Order: sequence, then C-alpha cells, then structure tokens
Amino acid sequence: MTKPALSAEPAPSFRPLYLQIKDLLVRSLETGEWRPGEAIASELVLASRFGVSQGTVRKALDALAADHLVVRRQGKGTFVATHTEEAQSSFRFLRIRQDGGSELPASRLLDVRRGKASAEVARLLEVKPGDPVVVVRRVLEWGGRPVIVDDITLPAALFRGLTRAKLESYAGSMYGFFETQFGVRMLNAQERIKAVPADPATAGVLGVPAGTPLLAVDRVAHTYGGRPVEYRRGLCSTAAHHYFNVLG
Amino acid sequence: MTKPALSAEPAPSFRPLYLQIKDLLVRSLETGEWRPGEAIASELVLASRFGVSQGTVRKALDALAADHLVVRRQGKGTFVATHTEEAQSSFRFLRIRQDGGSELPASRLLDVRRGKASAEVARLLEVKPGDPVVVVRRVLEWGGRPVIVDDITLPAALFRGLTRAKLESYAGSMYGFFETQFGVRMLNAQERIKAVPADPATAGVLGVPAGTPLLAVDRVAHTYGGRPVEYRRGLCSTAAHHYFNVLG
DNA sequence: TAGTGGTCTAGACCACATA
DNA sequence: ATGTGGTCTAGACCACTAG
Repeated sequence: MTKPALSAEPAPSFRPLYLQIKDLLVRSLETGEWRPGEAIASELVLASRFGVSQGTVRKALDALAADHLVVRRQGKGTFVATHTEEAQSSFRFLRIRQDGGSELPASRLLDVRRGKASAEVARLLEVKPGDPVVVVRRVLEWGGRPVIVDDITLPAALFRGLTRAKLESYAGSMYGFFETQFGVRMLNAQERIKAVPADPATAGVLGVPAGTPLLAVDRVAHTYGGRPVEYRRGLCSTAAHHYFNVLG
Repeated sequence: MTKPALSAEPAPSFRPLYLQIKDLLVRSLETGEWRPGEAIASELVLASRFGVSQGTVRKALDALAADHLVVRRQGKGTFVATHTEEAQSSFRFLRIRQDGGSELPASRLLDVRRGKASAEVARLLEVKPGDPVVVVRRVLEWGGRPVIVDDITLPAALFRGLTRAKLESYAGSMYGFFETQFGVRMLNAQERIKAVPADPATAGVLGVPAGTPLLAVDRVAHTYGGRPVEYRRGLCSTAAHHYFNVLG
C-alpha cells in the first residue's frame, strides 16, 4: 500500500497510556475539579481511579509538571499551578530584568476602556472583527521609575465585569487576578520583539526623548487547548533594563 | 542543563543514583568517548557497566536528552547531539525569524581579526583582560538582504588556527564548524536584548538610515561545566524580522 | 530476526512533610 | 506514625530500525 504523501506528521499509530491519562487530567483541570493552588488526588488514588499502575500516573503527572500545569512537592502532594503564589510563579512570564539587580516591578494602572477588535486583534485572539474587547493600559515601574508601557487586550466575553476599580484593588499579578476573578488561566505565551522609536506619548510616560529606541514586545497568551485569550503589546525602555532569555 | 550552582541552596542531603550516572556520562561526552553524531553505548550495556538497572540508566539518558546533550532515536540508539545536522539543530539558538515566512539565513563573512580581551569581554568569557581573542564579524542575510551584523568574540586559546579561509570554506553553521574543527561544543547560551540606534557603519551594512532602532542581542554561550566560550553581539534590523520567544 | 529505545507493571525502599 | 512524592529494581511486552 503506497504511503499517502502526508503533511510531515505520520499520525502516531497509537497513543501511550500515560498520555491518555494526561489528557484526562487536563480535562479535569480545565473543568475545575481541583481549584488553582489546591492539591489534586494522590498518585495511588488516581491510579485506582483510572485502573493503571502508579508508575503510569506518575509519568502523566511528570508531563503535566513539565508543562507547568501542576507543581509537585515531595511529601505534600501535587498542586494545581497558579499565578497567585510567590514572586517566582507570579512573574513567570516576565523576561525584563534590571541591568544590575533583581528587583521586581510594581504595576500602575493608567486606563481601562472597552472597544472593538480590529482586524489584527481579531486574528490574534481568534475572534470576529468588531467583537467587544477590553484594553488595559498600565505601566511597570522599577524603584518608582517607569520602564514598560503595556497595552493589554482581552476578549470581553471572557472578562465580564472587569472594571478599573477591581483591577486596582488587586495587589498581586494581573494573571493571578484573571485566574481568581474570571477563571481564565494563562498557561503559555509567545512573544515577538522588534525595536521601534518611541512615539511622543509613550516617550512622555517613560521619561525618555521621543524617538528613543524601545523594545516592542508583542505577546499572545493561551489557555487550555492553545486558545489565545490575551494580546499584549509592551513598549520597554532599555536604558537600564533588558530582555533576558535562556537558550537550551 | 546542569543546575547552576545556586546560592541559597541547602545542599541536597543526597544525590540520586541516576544523577550520578548522568554526571559520569557527561564526563564521557566531555572527554570524547563518543564523537558528536555517533551512537553511544546502549542502555543495557551502560547498565551493566555502571552496575545499575536499565531503568536508572534510562532516567540519566532522559535527563541528558532534556539538556540536549544527546538525542534519542527509537529503534536506532542514543546519539551525541551535534550542531552539524539538519537545519533544525543547526539553527537551534537562532531566534530571529522573518515576519512572514520561515526561510533560513545565509552567512557572509566580513572580517576575522585578532585582538585582546577588553575588561568587559574578559569578565564575560572568564579570562584575563588582555588575553588574546579572535573576533569574527559576519552578516546574516535572508534572501540576499542583510538583517543582522554579528561580532563574535572567541578566546584564542581554544580556537588556535582559526582563519578566515577555513571559516569561509565551511558550508554549515558556525557552531558546527567550531565543534568539528576545534572540539568546542556550544551547549547553551543566554541572551540579553536592548534597543539601540544604528551607528553609521552598521546602518550602512544593513541598508537602513543611521539612528534606526535595532535590536542589540548580547549572547554568552557555554560549553561543559557552564564555562563561557563565546561572546557575541548581534545588531538586528527589525524592518521585516523579529525576535521570537516561547514562554512556558 | 535481532537489537534498540518506549511503555507498563508491581513492589520495595527512601526522603520529606505533617500531625 | 502516616501519607506524600522520589528513587530503584526486575521483568514483560511494544514499536521502530536495519540487515
């Protein structure tokens, strides 16, 4: 039988048990069987539930941990990953660092307004052009000095009742806020970076001359199933900060 | 990668067997028991050599594969990772992409010269200021159009006999060349990115007006033991290209 | 057909956390 | 003392590759 000219992927002839278990666990996480931060069932309990050995459950959980969907803690249990915990996980996606130190930024809200998705935003968020969106503008400051201006675009359908007051009342990270208030979990993201000259308005906010080269960081963040749920554009002054990345 | 010697680490009370096996295998790789691209001994052979079970060897090898030190191929064996193979591994560290497509760049050599390590280069490469270095300047082009100017600084002690002629005669990637000609393997790297205005010389090479915002990508690449062996500064025009990054 | 890595199991024991 | 995840073992079988 001649092999059909497949598009690169031969479609795996079978799917290992532990990956099927992993899929079932992802569904349980997605539907909220356990809440963020909570401990999920133990390996032995899951093994008996699914009728497989503890070792197979372990491989599934290790894969989930590699995806940052759960966190394993020896002696305590396996926990649903969350953006609300300590600084480490709270700023998991932030790649901007001080040139010298390791200080963490504070967020200052500038504006929250409603609008309609442009063609480009619609494409990135996989909604229809004109669909309602919420745009949050905020500044990240290190030591009181503004460094990044973020424009964060969210599909309004998923963030009903998002107001400036609520956002301001929340102390922790924005992703933690989205998680606890709207049940929207940011699982991964991709960023595209360009160098652009500062427009006058941004230059004013960041305290640099207009035309100063800035990093333009475009981010699309995804939730379960790779569905995009946030588009963000950050403009970053690199006078005393830089984008940090590790290549494995 | 091998875990960086963190401060604040309470020093683990014990070291699992499979990590000790991993360390032994790293030493074997470092000393060249198997050459890049070659298959290493099979799991069963290694298990009997070290007097542990196949499962323990497997965990060690899986960890090495996660660090990209080896590549596992079902039915064939476990192979020493290399930068000389297909495009995928050859450009493993390149994060610059075309805005539209997925074309790969070509390299054009501008200059190879010898010099002495400045204070900053000495600090980054962990050599003494004034130590001899080789600086390679080259351009990366997409479809014949220059996009990146790279200044690549190497400790001369590790790259004896590196000449422009040899570099030009080599078709593949530069890291593949370093690997086969000098036995220096680039295992991982970190990059720091800023936005800077194009200086007149660079602007001329890239065909953009002086002052145009460019990405300045500083990279330090490491070999075994986390020893830095390359410092590279790339200046990248983002008119039709961008830096791409995935956040897990 | 033989050899390789990949999956799955079952059980023992270890390290860690909590009560 | 108990329960959790982490390590280690031994063996069976499966999927893939090559001669």
